[in-house]
Amino acid sequence: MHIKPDSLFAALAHPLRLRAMQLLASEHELCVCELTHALAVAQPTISRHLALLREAGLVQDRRQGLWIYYRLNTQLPGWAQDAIRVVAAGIADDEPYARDRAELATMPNRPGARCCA
Amino acid sequence: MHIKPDSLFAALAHPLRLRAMQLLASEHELCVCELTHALAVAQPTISRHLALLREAGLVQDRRQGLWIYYRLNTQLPGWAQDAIRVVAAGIADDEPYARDRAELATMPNRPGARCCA
DNA sequence: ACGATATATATGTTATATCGTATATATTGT
DNA sequence: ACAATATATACGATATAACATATATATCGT
Repeated sequence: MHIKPDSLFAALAHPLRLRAMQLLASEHELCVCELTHALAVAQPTISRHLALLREAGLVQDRRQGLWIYYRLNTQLPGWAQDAIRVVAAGIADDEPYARDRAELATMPNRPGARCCA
Repeated sequence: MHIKPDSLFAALAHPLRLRAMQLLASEHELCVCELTHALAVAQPTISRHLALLREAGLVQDRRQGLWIYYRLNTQLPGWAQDAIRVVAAGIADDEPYARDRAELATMPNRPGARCCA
C-alpha cells in the first residue's frame, strides 16, 4: 500500500473529513447513517467525502445488507497510521470532536454490527 | 499556541510545502536561498509558500542581515510536532525528499549561520 | 415484481488555491 | 544617496474543490 504524503494531508485537510476520521479512530467501524447522525450533515455530503477518503486510501468499506461500514484502512504504511493516531489522541478532547462522539452515543437504533466484528 | 488540525493538514497538503517542511525537519534552520536551491523553484514561489506555512503557524522566521531563516515552530502543540516528526522519519528516504537533501548539500556558498545556532 | 431503505453518483454553480510574472521592500556596502 | 542582493508581495489568469440539489443504484422484505 503506497500513499503520497501530500495526498494523505489533503484528505485530512477538510473539517468534515477530519471529524469523520476522528470518529472512525475512536469507534473502529461505523456505517454511513451513524456518521450522518453524529456529524449532522446531509447524506450525500458525507457520502461524497467518504468516497474521497476511500479513494485516497485512508478508509476501507464493506457492505453488510443495506449498510456500508467504514473503518480506517489497516494497510496504510506505518508512518501514516502513526500520524493519524498521534493526532487523534492529541485532539480527542477538543471540540467539535468530543461533541461528535457524544452525538453518536445518543443515536437511537444503531445497526449493531459491533457485536461480531 | 493553538492551531486547527485541518489547517495544519491543509498547509502540509501541497507537494512543495511538504518538501520544504521535510528539509526544515532535517536541517533545523534554512534560509530562503537554500530552499530555493534545494527545491529548484523560483524565489517568489517558495517565498509565497513559506509565507503560508508561517501564517499557518508551522514555521518561524528570523532575519539576519539580508537573509531570512526559517525553522519549524517549536511552539506548536505536542501532537502537531509529533505528527510532523513521525511523518518526516517515515518518508525521509523516499523521493523526492532524499534527493532534496542531496541537492541542498551540493549548494555552493551557503550562508553559514549554522555554526552559532 | 414492487416498495422501502441505505448509500452513491451526477450536474451546474461558486469559492478557493495555485501559478507566472512584475514589482516592492529591506539590508548592506560604498 | 546609490547600487546590489535577498526576500516579499501584488496582479491577473487558470485550475481545482466544495456545495446544494436531484437522481441513480443496491439490497431486502413481501
